[in-house]
Amino acid sequence: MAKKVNDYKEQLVMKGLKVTPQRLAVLQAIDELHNHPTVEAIAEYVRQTHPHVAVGTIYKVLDTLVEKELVKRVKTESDSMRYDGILEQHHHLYCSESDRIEDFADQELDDILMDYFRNKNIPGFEIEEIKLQIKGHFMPARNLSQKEK
Amino acid sequence: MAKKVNDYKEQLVMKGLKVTPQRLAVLQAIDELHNHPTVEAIAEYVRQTHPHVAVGTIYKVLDTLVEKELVKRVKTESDSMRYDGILEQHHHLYCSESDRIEDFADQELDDILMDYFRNKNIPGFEIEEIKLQIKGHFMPARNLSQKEK
DNA sequence: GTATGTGCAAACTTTTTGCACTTCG
DNA sequence: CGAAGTGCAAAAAGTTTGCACATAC
Repeated sequence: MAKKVNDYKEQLVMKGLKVTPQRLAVLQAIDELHNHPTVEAIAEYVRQTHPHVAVGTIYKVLDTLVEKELVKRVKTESDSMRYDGILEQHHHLYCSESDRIEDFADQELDDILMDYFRNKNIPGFEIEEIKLQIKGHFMPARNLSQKEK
Repeated sequence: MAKKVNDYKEQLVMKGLKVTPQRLAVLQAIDELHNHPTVEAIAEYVRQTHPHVAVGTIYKVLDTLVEKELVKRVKTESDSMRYDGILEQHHHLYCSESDRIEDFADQELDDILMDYFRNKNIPGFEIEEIKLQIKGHFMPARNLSQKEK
């Protein structure tokens, strides 16, 4: 299921970026951590295979990747930035009790929204993208294969 | 149109908070700046009338106000936090070309969303609040009372 | 070979913290 | 008066920057 290194290479080449081990490692980290990782988490992951990558480099790589639209920044209420490697339209579930952020994709919902805003114009504003921030909390993981007491 | 000092007092008292000049000033600043101000902007505004309020105090006051739900933090993609004094359900327009953030409220839209999620359950997740991040850009302000060329 | 990218460390920005002092109720 | 809040300054996080060196193409 995991993308292969060649995919990362191709992504970089397509954007006219040089293929470097650091960039590959960052792309892989975001892809494999898949949990909207912080820079910290990305750095930690990258260092497992490339122990001498500087934090400054991670920041620079991320800036480049965001600019070239290979990854996205995720809006949060907390102080540190998080990153998302999934480029297809999707929404986010924010947990009010932890810093977990999960994806939520639904074509039907997107259609409804598109429909709605096709009619409802916002004067003086041109919409490029609509994302839902769905705030709530994850419920205690209950083992569904067992009977409840 | 601007809320009166007594309103701020009442808000604080209702939440069991002591009424201090600093808190009143911060509440007023957020209310009057109404532009999802940063801490910087709030501090600057507060200092116009209370020149010796420490930045640390502003942060502490904001933390308290957020905790007691008298103001809200606004999610952004940039590094510094912004604040919102409007507590009624509303969405945000994010400008992709500037750091402007405007409000967007629409009951019909909220109804549609409520309806949608009443049917569509997200397994393992309990929704508390849904907000749209509407990203786009504000169009050149055109004077509508004049004819176009 | 040359433009581009990285390492490293210093600097900057934003936010948090600790503690003595002050103020609200 | 006592609990809660503030001022101040130091420090912790998070992020950016500059420049010499290294690498991709």
